Amino acid sequence: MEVRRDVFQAIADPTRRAIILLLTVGALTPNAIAEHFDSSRQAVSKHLQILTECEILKQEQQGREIHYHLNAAKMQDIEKWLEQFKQLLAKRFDQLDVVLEQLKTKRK
Amino acid sequence: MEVRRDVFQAIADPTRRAIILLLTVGALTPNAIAEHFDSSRQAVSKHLQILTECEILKQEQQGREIHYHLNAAKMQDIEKWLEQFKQLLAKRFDQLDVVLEQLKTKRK
DNA sequence: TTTATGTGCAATTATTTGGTTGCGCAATAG
DNA sequence: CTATTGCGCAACCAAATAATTGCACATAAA
Repeated sequence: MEVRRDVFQAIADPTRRAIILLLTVGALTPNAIAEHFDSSRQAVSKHLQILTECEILKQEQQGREIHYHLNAAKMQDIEKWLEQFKQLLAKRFDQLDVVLEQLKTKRK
Repeated sequence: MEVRRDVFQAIADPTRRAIILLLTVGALTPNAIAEHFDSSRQAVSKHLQILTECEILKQEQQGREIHYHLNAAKMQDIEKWLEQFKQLLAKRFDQLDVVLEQLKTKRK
């Protein structure tokens, strides 16, 4: 629980993915979140800490309660990478198209 | 290196993400892949194994060489989750719209 | 004020990870 | 046939992870 802290590592854990989906509905306190899971409040709290550290979540103190809410923008990090992947893949198919085109040209 | 095997865990590692991007260009052998990284062939091989187990990669034996190539379809697992996330988020904003609409109505 | 509640934090532990080294084996090259 | 090359696999290791337990400390309720 020390060094790695990026969105990809954050969503690697199924509980954290579930927390993210849960919080799309709105901000919740650690206790409220923990109720949705089998794990203890402290375990959930650690996940919240990790998610907060990589800026997927933001805390908002209200009296003695802390409301965790989504920073949806951060999820774009994943989308960005996926987009890059798709672009590269598209490029590859472009090259394939070029090859096919060459074959067609040679044939005649 | 035993049990967990899903796409999210697979892309959590930066080396594995790099391998995925690298293979968008086309199939490569473990040695060819390893040349692109600092880690040993065996280390890379382990990553390939993980990526293969979760079906992001597929092997194709050719003589004593093994060509690893992408199963791009598998990446949709990530996209699917992201899509679900965005849908839920959109729903939330719909509800916000409803609230704002109500406020507007009450005001007059 | 006293008690209960909501939460973070530290220490401990079991498990998983990512990596290295060394081996064996099949396919190819000489 | 012999040497080399390309790989996977097993054993081992350090570091990271996930979860528990036990506190401490505020804030809010009695």
